Amino acid sequence: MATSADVARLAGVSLSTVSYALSGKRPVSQETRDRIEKAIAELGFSPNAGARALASSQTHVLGLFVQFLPDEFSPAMLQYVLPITEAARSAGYDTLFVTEADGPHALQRIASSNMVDGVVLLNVAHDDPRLPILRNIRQPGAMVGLPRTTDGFDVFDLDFAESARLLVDHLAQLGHREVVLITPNEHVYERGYAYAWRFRDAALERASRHGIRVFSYPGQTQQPGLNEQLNRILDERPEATALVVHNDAAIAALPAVLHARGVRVPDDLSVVGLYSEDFGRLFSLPYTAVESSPDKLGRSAVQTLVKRLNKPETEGHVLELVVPEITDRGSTRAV
Amino acid sequence: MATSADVARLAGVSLSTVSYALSGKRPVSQETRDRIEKAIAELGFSPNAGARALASSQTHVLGLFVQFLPDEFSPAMLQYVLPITEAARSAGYDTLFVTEADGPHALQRIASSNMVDGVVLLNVAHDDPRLPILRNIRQPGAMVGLPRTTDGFDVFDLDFAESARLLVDHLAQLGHREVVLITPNEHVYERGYAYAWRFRDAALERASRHGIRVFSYPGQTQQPGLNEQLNRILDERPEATALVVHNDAAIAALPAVLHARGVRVPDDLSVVGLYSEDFGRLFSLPYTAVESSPDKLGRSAVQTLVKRLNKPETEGHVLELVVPEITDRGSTRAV
DNA sequence: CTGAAAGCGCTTACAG
DNA sequence: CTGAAAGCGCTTACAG
Repeated sequence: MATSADVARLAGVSLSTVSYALSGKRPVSQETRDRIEKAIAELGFSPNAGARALASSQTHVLGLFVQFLPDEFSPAMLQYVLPITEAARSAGYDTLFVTEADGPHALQRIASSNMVDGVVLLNVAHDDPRLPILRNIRQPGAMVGLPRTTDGFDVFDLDFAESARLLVDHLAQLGHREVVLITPNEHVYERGYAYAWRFRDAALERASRHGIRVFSYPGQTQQPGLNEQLNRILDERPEATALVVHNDAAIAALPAVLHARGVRVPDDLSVVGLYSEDFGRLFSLPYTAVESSPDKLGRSAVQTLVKRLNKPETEGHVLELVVPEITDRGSTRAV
Repeated sequence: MATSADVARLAGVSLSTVSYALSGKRPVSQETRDRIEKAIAELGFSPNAGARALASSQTHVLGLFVQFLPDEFSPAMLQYVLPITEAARSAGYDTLFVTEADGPHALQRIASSNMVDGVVLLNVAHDDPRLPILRNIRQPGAMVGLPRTTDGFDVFDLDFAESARLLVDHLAQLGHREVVLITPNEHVYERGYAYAWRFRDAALERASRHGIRVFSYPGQTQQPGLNEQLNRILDERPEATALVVHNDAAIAALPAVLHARGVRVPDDLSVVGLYSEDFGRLFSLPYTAVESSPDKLGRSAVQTLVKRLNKPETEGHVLELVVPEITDRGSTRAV
């Protein structure tokens, strides 16, 4: 491997000039720049990341901390991960992908060994055990998911409460008065993922204001249990004219279940949900839904983090709750 | 941040002793070890990764190079990625997740800047443009996917040809003589992913030996086109008594399509496929299938790579074609 | 516009 | 069993 000393020698300049030609932090005359570039090309030189990190205290790597939970419905995860690595790269950062089960420990380890300049936390829970760590490490962090206290952090999430209100209002306008709500699995509540109750509570509150009766059920995790459960619920609530589904696994299972029952959407039943366009395409979901915008959330988190890395003094943290929008796919009708 | 010099001072030992106590590369007496550990705990010391990499030429990071193609069915990808990061971590490595569109360039960049000790390449094509790069970088690499020439590489893949034969034999034994084969999308062939034709060609060859007629179709990528195509094929081939599906999107779409047509499996139609258990669970697929073993392949790639990192002199590269096994889910019957 | 030199925080022969 | 020192390959004040 060629080093910058080799380049300097071949170009007939000093080590520092090579470094400055590369970083642009000091003006370098066109001629010397040319000679240096020629030498770099000739030697196939590429600066050593470790040395650079040691000298500059910058790794140009971001840590992406994800938690894959036992009975989670995982395909949704990739929708956050990919936009994040892409946004990072276009900002000049590579991504260290960390999936350790012990999230706090991993965060501490990676941060204190200075492997990354900043971190992005995914699936942040209401009382996320990684947050106390994040508060004490040197690196700034951005997160997707709304924790109990957000001060000191850059936080990005969908406005789940408003999403619920939008969907309930939509059904209310169409005259629905009996609605089944499928919420995330109960483990999601137990693990303290606030999006679950933020959506549910707002939906219930709004529904009661409209005089709508809501039958709420946390969805099952596993098949075939989930399909059986959906059938049971539909048997139990023949009076329901609409279904609100805030549960990826359930919404993916729904087309087959409804088809098997001979239920036509929206003629026999109106259906609305909350999922991303990509997810909908993956499962060919034909339902009117609030777009969950994983790509937008991931990208915003990275961009804010990078901005903060570039001006470390920046105070004033960001709390961005993405305003939900309904994508009408024609799965509802008036009753 | 405390440095190892701080630890040495506090413990009253030399810098080198701290380093050796940490690495275990030299015996250190119990008393000094205790003093050092106490000092480390007191200072919250954690070695600097950049300095360590610079001094030792080892990063303890593996590069994971994945290509996300435009019209790919992505949920399958995570099944490889997760076992790889987990296997890496249990071997003491972190994972740099690289998804750049320009794979060869990214590989060159990451390798020549010495950010990683070794690389894992995913979705390797027959003439993968990353392979010439891999040949020239200092780091060893392992891959999942079978390229044209494997010498000099550690290669892991499912034996797709044998998989096809197993499935065809299974159907032949049950007396099927007219079979529809759904293969990967034609873009997959164009991009040179050998698994597509390795499976198809072996299936056709074996079928002809059994006197089985095969109607072969590359699947569509997008919905609703895919469902329409599946219906068209089934209309066109009423004489077919069995379906062989080597296409993730198609197999995921199949239950709904068959249900809509009132086709019962296996009473009206036998169905076999090739997919992983996880994938099957995700989509509740009830089909007898060859297990594609993404976790096993990913883990093996990492383990072999790590072994090679530990003894760099090792010659003799590995070419492991995983022997396929059928998981019988009762979706076939005799005709 | 350019150079010489210190320093980043470790590892690892070399010595004893 | 332990220490003193060189060196890994950069960046960045300090000087001119």
